[in-house]
Amino acid sequence: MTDIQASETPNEGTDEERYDPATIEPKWQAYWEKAQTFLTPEKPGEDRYYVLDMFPYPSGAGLHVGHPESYTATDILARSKRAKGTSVLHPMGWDAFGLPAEQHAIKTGTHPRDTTVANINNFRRQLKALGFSYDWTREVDTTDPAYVRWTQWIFLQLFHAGLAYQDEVSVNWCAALGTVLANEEVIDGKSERGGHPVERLPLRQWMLRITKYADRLLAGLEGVDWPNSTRIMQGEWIGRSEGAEVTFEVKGQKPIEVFTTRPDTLFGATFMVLAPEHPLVAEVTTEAQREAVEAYVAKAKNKSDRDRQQSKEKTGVFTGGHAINPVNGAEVPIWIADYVLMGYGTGAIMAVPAHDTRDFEFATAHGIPVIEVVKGDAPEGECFTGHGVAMNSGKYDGMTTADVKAAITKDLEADGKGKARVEYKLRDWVFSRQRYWGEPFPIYFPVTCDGDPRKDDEHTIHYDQPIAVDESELPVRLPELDDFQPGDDPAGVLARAKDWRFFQKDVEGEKRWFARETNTMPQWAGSCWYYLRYCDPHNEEALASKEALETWLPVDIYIGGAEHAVLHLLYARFWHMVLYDQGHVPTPEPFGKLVHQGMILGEDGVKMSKARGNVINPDDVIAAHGADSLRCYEMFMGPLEATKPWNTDAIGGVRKWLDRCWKVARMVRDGSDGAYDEATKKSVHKTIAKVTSDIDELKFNTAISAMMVLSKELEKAGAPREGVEALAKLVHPFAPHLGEEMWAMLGHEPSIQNAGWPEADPKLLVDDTVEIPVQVNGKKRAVLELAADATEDQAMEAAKQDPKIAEALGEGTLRKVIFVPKRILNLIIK
RNA sequence: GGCCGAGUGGCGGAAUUGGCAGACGCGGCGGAUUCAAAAUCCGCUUCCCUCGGGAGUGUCGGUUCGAGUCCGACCUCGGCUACCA
Repeated sequence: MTDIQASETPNEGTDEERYDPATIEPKWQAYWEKAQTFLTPEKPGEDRYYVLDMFPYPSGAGLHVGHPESYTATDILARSKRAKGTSVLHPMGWDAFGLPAEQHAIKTGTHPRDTTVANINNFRRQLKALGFSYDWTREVDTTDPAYVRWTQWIFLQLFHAGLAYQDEVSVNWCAALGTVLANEEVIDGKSERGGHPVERLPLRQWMLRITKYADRLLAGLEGVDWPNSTRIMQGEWIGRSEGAEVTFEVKGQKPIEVFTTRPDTLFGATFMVLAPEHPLVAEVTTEAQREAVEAYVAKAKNKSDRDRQQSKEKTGVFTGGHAINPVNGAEVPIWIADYVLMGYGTGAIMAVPAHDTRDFEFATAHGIPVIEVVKGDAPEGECFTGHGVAMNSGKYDGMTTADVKAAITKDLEADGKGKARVEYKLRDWVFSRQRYWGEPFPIYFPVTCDGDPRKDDEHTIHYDQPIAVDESELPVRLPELDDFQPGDDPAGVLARAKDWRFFQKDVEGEKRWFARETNTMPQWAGSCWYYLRYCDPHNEEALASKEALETWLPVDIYIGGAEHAVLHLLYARFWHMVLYDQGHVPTPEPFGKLVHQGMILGEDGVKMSKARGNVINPDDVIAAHGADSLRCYEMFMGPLEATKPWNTDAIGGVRKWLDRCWKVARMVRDGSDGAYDEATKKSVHKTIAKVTSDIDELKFNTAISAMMVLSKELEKAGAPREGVEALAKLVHPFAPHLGEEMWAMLGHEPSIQNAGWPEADPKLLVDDTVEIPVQVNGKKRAVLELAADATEDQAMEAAKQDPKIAEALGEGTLRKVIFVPKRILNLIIK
C-alpha cells in the first residue's frame, strides 16, 4: 500500500505550493475506502470502545451543519481511540421509515422506497466527503427487509410476552384527510392543514405495555452517565407519584374511587370532580341538572386534549349528586369539569380548595366553601400547597403532613375505604399508525366470509383473535402500491391492498380466510434497537449474536440531540429491558455515557431555517475550505453542548491553522529540521497532555486552541521533525485528511492511525521556574520569576528585592503572608 | 406557572475548579510586501485616564488574605414542560 504519497502539485517546492484540501481530501477518502482502514476488528482486544451517533433520518434536504457537529465529535473519539490501540465500533445507518417520503409519494407518485434510496445515497456521499471513519460494512437501514425482519421479530417477543395488545383509543380522526392526526396537528377542532373538521373517535390501536416497566425505567436512570437534565426530564415523563386510592360512597349508587397524593387533606375535601367522560356521570346526575351536564359533556367531547388544556379557565357543572366523605361522613357535592382528565388516576378527584391551586380556582369561580386543614403561611386569598401541621382534622390535628398521610391511609385501609396507591403519568405506548411507509405488523386475524373478501364480499375480521406470523415467515413485506393517498378507511392505507391483506390458509383440512394487520409501526420502532444490529449487522439467525452483543454492549458513548431526551431514549431503554429479561441482550441498560450536542444557529443568531434564508450548506463549506476546515471549525466554535451561532468568517482562522500545520510538515519534507530544543520539546509534551485530556473530556475547542499555539511555535523553531510528527498525530483525529497528508510528507507509510498516539513525558510537563504574581492587599504589584520549588522564605526574599514591593513594605507593617507554591504571594500590610 | 441551563471585550469563547480575568479565533486599527490590489506576514486591540494608575466577569449583599468560580436575594435571556389530583 505505498502507491499513496504526498500530493504532487505542479509547483512543488516553490512558494506557490499550498495546502489544497480539494486535492488531498478526495485522495485520502479513496485510500481509506480501498485499504478498508476503519473496519471493526474481527477479534476485538480487551480494550474496546463503542462510540455511537444518533443515526439520521435521510431527508431530501441532505445534511445540515448540525450533523457534522456531533459526527465530528464522535469521529475524533473513534480515531484517537484507534490510534491508542483500542478496538473501536463506530457505525452509521439510516432511520429511513417516516412521513416525508410518504408525503412526497402522495404528491409526486414516486415510491417512498425510491425517494429513500436516493436520499440515503446522498447522505452517504456527504458523510464520506466529511471523512468520517465509519465502518461502512456495518451500515444499517431500518427499511431494509433484512432489518425489518428483526424489528418484527422483536415485536413478536413483546406480543408473546403479553406486552403488546390492542385497545380502542380515542384519536383525532380527520375524515377529509383520511388519517389520524397528532394532538399538535389539531387546532380548534380543525385540522392544522386544510381546516377540515376533526373528530375524537375510538379506534383500534396496537399498544405496548411500557407502564409495566415504569419503575425499572425510573430506577435505571440512577445508574447511567447522562446529563442531569435529561434524567430529570425522563423521570418527570414517567411521573411516579405515591398517594392513596379513596372510596367515596354515593347513596344508592356505585361508589366513586379517587386518587390523591394528599390523603392528609381529606377533611378539607369540600367537593368532588369527575372527568366529563367518567362512566358514573350519568348515574350521579339528577334530573334537574341533566340538561346542563349533557351539554357540558358534549362540548368537552369534541375538544382535543390540547384545546382542553389550552384554557386554564376552570369551567364545570354541578351534577346535583352528593358523595360521602369517608373520614367524617360529610356530604360533598359532585361536579364535572374538564380540568380533571379521564386518563390519569381514576378520572375523579376529591377537591381540596384550601390546599390545591386548581381546586382553589374552581371553588372560587363556583362559590364552593374552602376549609383549611393544614396550617400554612399562605397569604390571604391564596392557597397553601406545602406541608405543615394538620388542623380541623379530628384526631389527626397536630400531626405533620407526612404522619397524617400514613395514618389516614392506614385507617382507611382498615375500614376498607382506601389503600396506598402509586400512579404514573406514563401511559401505554400507542404503537400503530395508519401509514404506508413503516414496518407491517407480523400479525393476522381470522376472517369469516362466504365468498371472497378481496372482492368486497361480506366478511367479518376477528380482531379479537390476533395470530402471530410464524418467525420463519418473517419479514412481512409491504405490498406494492402506486397510490399512497390516505383513504376514508381508518384501518389505514394498507387496507386498500386487498390481495396483500387477505389470504387463504389450510386449517384442519379446510381453506379459511385471514386478514393481515393493516396498521404499520411508528418510526420509533426501527430506532429502538439499531445500536444492537450494528454489533452484528449481517446475522441471519438472530438480531445479533450473543458474542457480538457481549463484546460491544453497553454503548460507551452516545451523542445526539436533546430533542430525543425523552421519547427515543425511553422507548429504546424499554425494548432493551424486555430483551434483557428474555435473555437476548447481556446488559440491563443500553447506553452508558450520553451527551447532547448544542444547536448551531444561523449567522443572525437564530435557528437556521429555509424561511429565514440563514441555512448553511455543508457542501458549500467543503467546496470553499475543505472538510477538515469544516470539521475543525465546528469543534472550535465552542463547547460541544452549547448552542452557538455560525460565523462564516471564523472558518478562515481555522483554515489558516491547518495551512500552518501543512506548512511545517512541508518544511520537514524539504529538509528544514530545526533544533528540537528543550523549550520546544516541553511545549510539544504539554500540548500532547492537554489535547489528550481535552479529548477525553470532549473539550475539542480548547484542544484545537492548544494545537494552534504549538503549530506556531514549531514554525518559529524551524519545524523540528519530532515535534511536527507529534503534531500530525494530534491533529489527525480532528483533520484526518491533513493528518494523513502530513504523515506522508514526513515520509511515512499510511495510515497515520496506525502510528500510535503520542505520550506525554511527565518530566517534561513541569517547569523549573515559574512566574508568580505578588499581591499587596490583594492587588498585583509585581511578578517574580522563582524556582518551581521555592519556599515561602525564598519568595519573600525575592519579593523584597522588588522596588515596588519594598516601597509598599516600607509604608506599613506586614501582618500576614499568604504563599501558595507556584501560584501566588499575597502580602497583607497595614 | 414549573423544571433545567446560561449571563465574561465589538463578536465566538478561555480561565489548572478559590490564586495574574480575557488563552485561542473572528472583527477592527497600524505596519511590511506590492505599481496597485488580493493573498500572506508582523504588531496593537476590555474600558477610563492627568501615563502614575483606576475600574471591570448581569444587579445587590455575604464568606475569604484573595471570588468569573462558593453562599443568599433579585434581573435578563434560552431550552423543555405545562391543569397528572
